[in-house]
Amino acid sequence: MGCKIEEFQQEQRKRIRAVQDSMDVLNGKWKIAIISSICCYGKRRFSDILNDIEGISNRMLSKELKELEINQLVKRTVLDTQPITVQYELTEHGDTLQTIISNLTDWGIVHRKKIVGK
Amino acid sequence: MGCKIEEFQQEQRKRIRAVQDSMDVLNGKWKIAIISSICCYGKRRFSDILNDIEGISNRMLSKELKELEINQLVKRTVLDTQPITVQYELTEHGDTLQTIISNLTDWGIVHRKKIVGK
DNA sequence: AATAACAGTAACACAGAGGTAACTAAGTAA
DNA sequence: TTACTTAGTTACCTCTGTGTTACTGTTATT
Repeated sequence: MGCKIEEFQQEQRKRIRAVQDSMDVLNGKWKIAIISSICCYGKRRFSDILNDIEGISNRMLSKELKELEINQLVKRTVLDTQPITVQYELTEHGDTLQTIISNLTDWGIVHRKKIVGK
Repeated sequence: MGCKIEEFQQEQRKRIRAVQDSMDVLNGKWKIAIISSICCYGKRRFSDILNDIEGISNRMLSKELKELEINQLVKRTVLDTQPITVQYELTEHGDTLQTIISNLTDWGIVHRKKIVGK
């Protein structure tokens, strides 16, 4: 049995690393907004997301969606319509972010009031 | 009374903006790890945080702590010791991040298993 | 024949995020 | 006198995240 304090410190270091793992996936100016947009509607087309998020360019949206796909948070489906449309939805794994998204939304509202004033 | 769909869309756009507000504060390679470190221990000194977070440099730690102070998430206290030590703790407002940190920690562990495999 | 919609891609540019290394200041211990 | 500790700061450099603009290919519409 090692020292209690050291054990505790190791435990905390692990937790810190875990938070960083999450943030690695969610970092970037647009990722959470994209997830949030898809999450709100269940399924969402490329151009809809483009429209949901103020200021994002199609280049960035395309790039970030690819990364989210690689990280298995988002699923891409091409629909056989004219013109072709592409639908994005959260994977089961992506769905597990709902609580975090929801908390971040609430916190963001409170924080803005706190800092900006109103 | 406007159209239901448009009202809903406006509502979602607000939520997306709120998430982005949160992320603006929490973005950066180290911020959440720093908050997490302070949060774990209640109070934490500069060199302790430096030691908690693998890979961070004193320059970055100093810079990020300043920003966190500006955003009223962290409080800095100089202790009258020899040599001088500086203690960081979360403000009341910073404390409200605990749920998010905790969720991100849990999610990070699950995500690593999912992606890396083990 | 020209234009529009959709879902991107390619080429280029640049600010700033982050890394590295050396330095400061004040006191303590060897 | 030299070296060590704490909590930073400063200068410099690199790289990458993001923005901008223009372009592709397919089909429908005018």
